[in-house]
Amino acid sequence: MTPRERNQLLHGTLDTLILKTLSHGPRHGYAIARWLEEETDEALRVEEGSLYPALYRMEKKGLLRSEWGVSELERRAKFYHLTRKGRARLEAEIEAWASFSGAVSRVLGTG
Amino acid sequence: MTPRERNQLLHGTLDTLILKTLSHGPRHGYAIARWLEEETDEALRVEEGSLYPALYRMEKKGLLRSEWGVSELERRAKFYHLTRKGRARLEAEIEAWASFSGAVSRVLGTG
DNA sequence: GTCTATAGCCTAGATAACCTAGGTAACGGA
DNA sequence: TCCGTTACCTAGGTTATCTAGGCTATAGAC
Repeated sequence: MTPRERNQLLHGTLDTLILKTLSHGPRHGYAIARWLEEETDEALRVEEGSLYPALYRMEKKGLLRSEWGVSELERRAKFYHLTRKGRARLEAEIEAWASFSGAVSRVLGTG
Repeated sequence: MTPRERNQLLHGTLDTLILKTLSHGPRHGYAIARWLEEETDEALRVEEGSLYPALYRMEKKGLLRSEWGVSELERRAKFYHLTRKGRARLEAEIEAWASFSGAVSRVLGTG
């Protein structure tokens, strides 16, 4: 399986994962990626070429808002936080994921 | 959530679901879709515009083979069955799914 | 003093999967 | 006659992701 094939599964869940990460509080993009990878023992890889467009996309949709700030390491960084709309979307997507993954796992016998 | 947004989750799992369906024995395309929808209480919808290209794609990759035959309702239908390569692929993809969905569920708290 | 790694952000272009929306054909029932 | 179902096919659009680059700045090694 190529990396492309492996990571296709991310399709549609990346946004949800980002929303969830931000539900713990504001974070900058780089930190979101690091947090997700760490939290899942590297099972999830978040490429920057996917991450930043996703953040931009979601801000445009009104799910996030951002401000420039300074990171823990004293570097310039853009911090994102959830909007009310983003929070609502997160709940809907979590439900959609539960339903979908439940169905798939049932079929595949990985329940 | 638009249908497009909802069904994005299918990305990358449709092939696996098809392989799994065929692991129970040969089936024609239409029956694969019906079986998956029934098996998941309609939680998964398999559009024909996704299904047939997927079957074609997978046959081209050597994961499936097909012959024309006659359906239960006496209609002309193309029956697909797994190749050895398809069976191996199924196992790999089931593992990838377990790892991926486990990671996502852990993050989302839907474990 | 230069080189490399790390922290950060950004984007153009390619790829590929899925859906929409059509089409074909044959059959059965109202 | 018309509609619903079974069954297959495909062109074209959308869109998310990845590849592969580029940028700036700091810190440490050599």
